[in-house]
Amino acid sequence: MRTQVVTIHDVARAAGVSPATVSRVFNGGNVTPARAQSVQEAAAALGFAPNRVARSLRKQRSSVIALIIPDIENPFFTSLARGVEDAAQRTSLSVVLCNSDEDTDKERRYLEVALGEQMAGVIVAAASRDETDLGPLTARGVPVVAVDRRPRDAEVDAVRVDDRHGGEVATRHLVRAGYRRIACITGPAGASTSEERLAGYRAALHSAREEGVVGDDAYVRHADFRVEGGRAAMRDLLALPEPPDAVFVANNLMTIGVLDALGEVGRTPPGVGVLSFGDVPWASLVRPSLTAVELPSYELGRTAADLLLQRMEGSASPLQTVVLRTTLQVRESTAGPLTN
Amino acid sequence: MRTQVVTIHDVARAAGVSPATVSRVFNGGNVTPARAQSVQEAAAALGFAPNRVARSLRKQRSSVIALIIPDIENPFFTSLARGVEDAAQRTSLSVVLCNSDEDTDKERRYLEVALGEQMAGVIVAAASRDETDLGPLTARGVPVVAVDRRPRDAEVDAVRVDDRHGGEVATRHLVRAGYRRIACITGPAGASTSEERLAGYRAALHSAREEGVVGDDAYVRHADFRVEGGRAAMRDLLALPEPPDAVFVANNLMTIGVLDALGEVGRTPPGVGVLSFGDVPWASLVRPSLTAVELPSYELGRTAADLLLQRMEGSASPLQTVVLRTTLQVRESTAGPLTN
DNA sequence: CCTGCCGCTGAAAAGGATTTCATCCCTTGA
DNA sequence: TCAAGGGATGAAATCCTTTTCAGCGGCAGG
Repeated sequence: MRTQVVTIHDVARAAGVSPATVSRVFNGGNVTPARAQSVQEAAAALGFAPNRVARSLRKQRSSVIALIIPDIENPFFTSLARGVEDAAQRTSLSVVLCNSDEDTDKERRYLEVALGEQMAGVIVAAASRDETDLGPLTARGVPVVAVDRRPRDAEVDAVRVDDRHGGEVATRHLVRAGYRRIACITGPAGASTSEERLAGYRAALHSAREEGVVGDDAYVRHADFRVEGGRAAMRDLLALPEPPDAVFVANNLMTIGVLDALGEVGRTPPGVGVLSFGDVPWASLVRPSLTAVELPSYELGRTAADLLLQRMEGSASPLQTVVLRTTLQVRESTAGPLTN
Repeated sequence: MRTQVVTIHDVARAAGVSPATVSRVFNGGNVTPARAQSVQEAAAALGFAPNRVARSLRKQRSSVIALIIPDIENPFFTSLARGVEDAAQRTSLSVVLCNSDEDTDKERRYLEVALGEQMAGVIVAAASRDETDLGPLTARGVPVVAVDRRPRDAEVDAVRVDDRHGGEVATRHLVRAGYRRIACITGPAGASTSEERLAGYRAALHSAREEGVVGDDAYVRHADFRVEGGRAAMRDLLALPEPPDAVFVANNLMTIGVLDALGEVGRTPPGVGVLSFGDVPWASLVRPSLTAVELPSYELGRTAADLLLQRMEGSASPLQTVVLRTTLQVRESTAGPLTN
């Protein structure tokens, strides 16, 4: 129950040196080998573990980096997290994960924690394009990388995918497959990914006007990037006088809800075309197989971490935005309306 | 780039009081209302944000709690994490998540971080029953709760499910459904959940000997609690001269691998019975529907957090282990070998 | 032999908050 | 009216480590 079992002073006393020397032993200063060894031994004997809080206070920087994601239950983000971890693994930094739950308040709190705990760096997939404020962090010189989602006006490095282009390619694919009433279920209006993917959808529809494709916002729904939101939005679309014959769903979890809603009314792909932006988790179990825009989630995380590490090492190169490519993986769920 | 933009001293000077008074304003000490207000105003005007590191150093305790889980890509653990978060939400504590990746080294590192960062508490789903050492934390009086998995000899509160009983009920169900060569794919030998679920399986088989059920360790496989491990183990079982006609899979992700492996050779449940310990994520999409032992993952997290919070508030009641019940949810995948 | 330099070392300051302790002043009860 | 008590306040100690600075001793070059 003692508070600090053993400090650097105790080690110093045991080894017959000053605390400064003990510190140098553990931080690579110049110390005579013999003395260094006796310090090591004393530390081991006493079970000394450095107080990271005191160290952070003095160094004005801790040795952990924060990864703030909006939905820990979305495999896309956990895969991204793995990428970040694996990149950090090679350094002495630890990664802690914070789940903002798409809630800007929670997110703000975590950003405050990151600032107050003097974290060495922050990677954030922003809950909101407008409300996420990275200013305090950047103002204090904390390296920050925005991943997947880009807060507006933030002066930070960024890594994302070509959302707009991916959305356009996906929608065009539905057009070519023969669908004519193509709906879009996208995410919350505040998120950059929602907007971009929707923009891609709109662009594709716009250029397909002559082909008799309905381009109408009556077929656009904003949901919450979660299963339930997708389900509700799909139900809503199905209740239209003239329901869509295909749907472009802007993320993986909402696609699950969409498939559920379709199942409820006995309709299945590809009779109704379903195209997911982002692979549905464990898609191998889903029948029919799902056409999806594949996202390099792991690489997104790894790239973000690499960028962050560069900045932490003092790189002063101008801010950069890395855009990773998505690829459309065509499978059975968009085989066309006529086949069914 | 300034290190500490504004400290409690700056606020004190601006408000014409001492730093002690500023501290009291933010920590609920006795301060004259008028003075308190002028401090608040000064703090707001200067954009003061308390340095949590300094605070932690002085208080010998930070205001974050760590949740260490072995697989961030397993929805079981992310759901558990949500439970922890929601419970912590009601306090001023923040939760950070650490992914040990079933790796005792990574886990040890995170435990060191938790100790060194003087975290207010730790909830851990141990990567190993024997190698996970919670001693340093408990020795320093940090409240610790073991969740889901129980490290041997650890002097901590624990929350888990009735793994053994659940495994027994599940296996008995397979027997009653008519399966006779029942395999078990369990997790790594070091994890308590692996062992317990396997023990339940063995107990059920043992008492079913007279019914012609094969109870033989040739049908037991240890895998890694992941998709690939499940797939490999199932392939291995299918290669036996007399392959099993049912399999009890000790976790959700391995079940996905099992289903894949079965699909590869054109066999599907319930021809081969498949029973999963823990619901497969987004099971609604899986056909046939899967019989599973349902686990209260969210409640596991919430209960663990509640226990932790009690300890942090100083509860001195004797150590307790809370065991939550599992329920067998019978569905199509174990309808019996004859129906197919 | 002297000077200068360099490497090693310890004393002490610094980092920013909380908390103890002493002080002051005001209120209340006798 | 006086004493006791209690609330509000500030000075200073404290938490533990890193880092600066100065000093010391030894070595090399002049």
